[in-house]
Amino acid sequence: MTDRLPGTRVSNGYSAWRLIAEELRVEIGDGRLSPGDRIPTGKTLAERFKVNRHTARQAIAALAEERLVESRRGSGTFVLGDAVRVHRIGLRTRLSNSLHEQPSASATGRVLHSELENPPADIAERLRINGGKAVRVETSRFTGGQAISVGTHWFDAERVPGIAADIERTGSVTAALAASGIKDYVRTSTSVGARHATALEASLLSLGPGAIVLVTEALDSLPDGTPLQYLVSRFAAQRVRLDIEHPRID
Amino acid sequence: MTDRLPGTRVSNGYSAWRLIAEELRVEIGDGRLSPGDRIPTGKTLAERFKVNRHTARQAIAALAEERLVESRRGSGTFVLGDAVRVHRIGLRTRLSNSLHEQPSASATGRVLHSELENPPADIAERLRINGGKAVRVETSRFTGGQAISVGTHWFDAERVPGIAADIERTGSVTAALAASGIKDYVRTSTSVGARHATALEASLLSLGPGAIVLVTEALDSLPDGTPLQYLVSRFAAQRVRLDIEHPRID
DNA sequence: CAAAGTTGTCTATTTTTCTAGACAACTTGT
DNA sequence: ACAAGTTGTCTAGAAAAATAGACAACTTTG
Repeated sequence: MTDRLPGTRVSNGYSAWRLIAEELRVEIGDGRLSPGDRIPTGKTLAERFKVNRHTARQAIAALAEERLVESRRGSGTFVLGDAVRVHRIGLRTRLSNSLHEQPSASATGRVLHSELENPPADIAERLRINGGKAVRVETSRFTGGQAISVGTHWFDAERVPGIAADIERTGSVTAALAASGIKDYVRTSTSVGARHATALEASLLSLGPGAIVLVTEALDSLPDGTPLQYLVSRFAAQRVRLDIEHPRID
Repeated sequence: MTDRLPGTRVSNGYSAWRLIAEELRVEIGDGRLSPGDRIPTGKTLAERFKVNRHTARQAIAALAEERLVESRRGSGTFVLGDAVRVHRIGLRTRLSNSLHEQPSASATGRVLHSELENPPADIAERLRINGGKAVRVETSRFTGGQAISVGTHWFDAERVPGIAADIERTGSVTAALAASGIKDYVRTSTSVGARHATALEASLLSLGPGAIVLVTEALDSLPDGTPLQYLVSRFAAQRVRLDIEHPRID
């Protein structure tokens, strides 16, 4: 009965409980609700968001499933923890030595796939490849069984021929580059964006569909400026923050 | 009829067309689909995502509403543009001088609200406020009529007493600090995360509910290390990427 | 000009989500 | 012990989303 402009959708593609759950997640994430706090009751949330109590309860159930909150019958629903890992981005960023500030944060990596192929134009330009082939390596990284990020690495195939096999063997890009005789490299540019995870990313990072990924695009170069690796990483935004390393002032 | 574990929700809170739209947005964003390209037909998308053609069409309609694609009857649906702005983060990051690489990117700011209040514990600690009050200023920034970010700024009320009025008057944090006799400051730490926009943020940034924001938390300090401003900015992820400035190697 | 393929629009139906109300099970404070 | 407030569970119905099919309007290709 509600007439609307043709082509105008009536909803925004998010169910009511999902929007409520995300709103609560923000309050937990930014400290308005701290671990141990009791969150508003189902009745209160229903009034606040103008939905039925059942709908509000579904939002809570979703957060409970993520172990972000815990409901106790008769007493209320309480914030558990807010475990976000921190990934440092700086001059000598390597995936292997980041993810610190964690008790036992030993990150392990896996090569999912590697391929020799013609690089897309923008990547060829960044790596200064003129007509040659590139190696694309797909990786994923874990800490404590938990998938943290997936990465797409591009290398000039002529510059580092055996890179894919070396990464596969050593489980580390840094070690693989060392095997090719490259002992030092620095990050020359990084840019950060965010978007919804694709279905593939969601499955690799064990996220629900529609979860958010932080996307970093970075270029690593030799100290002399020769581009070495172009890297696109996707982090589960629910679980990581990126910490940017600013230079010291002396 | 489908029996499921108690408490297990049947859906993920995202409608089918929303997930398809986000998947297509990624393909446009990362260059698999470039401006001018024809995207897969409604029929093809329906088959690929195993939904009805009407559902696939709704995903296209959502992207068309954002002017990301344009449908032409009889011929197909085509990618228009992919206008993302770049915000630079570095040692001397200021909102006013960022958003470059744009033809005429003159950012303008507005103070939405300011308040003298007792700061939350974590913010008091970062600003090294011991029991005193803090000034919280809420701002928003525009480029070309388009809202780009909203910010929450915290200052030590004793250190910079008239800051709120100065920001309101000058429309710029840098200018307001200069009015308080502070002529130079540097960024000492920045961290980046991403999450869904709250309803308030969505309305301020003219985003649909459930859109994604890039959240940066930053601390600005005087050259001697005295903390000056704690700043939480939220950028519309659809429209901006953050570009991290790495130090030159000399 | 005709055929094939595309987007746009309409009706009808099924499936899922949200609402509504009631009450049980449990906890907390008086 | 009791009252008030909370979460958990059930039934039923209304509203919205997704499916299904048909066909019109239009473009492109042969």
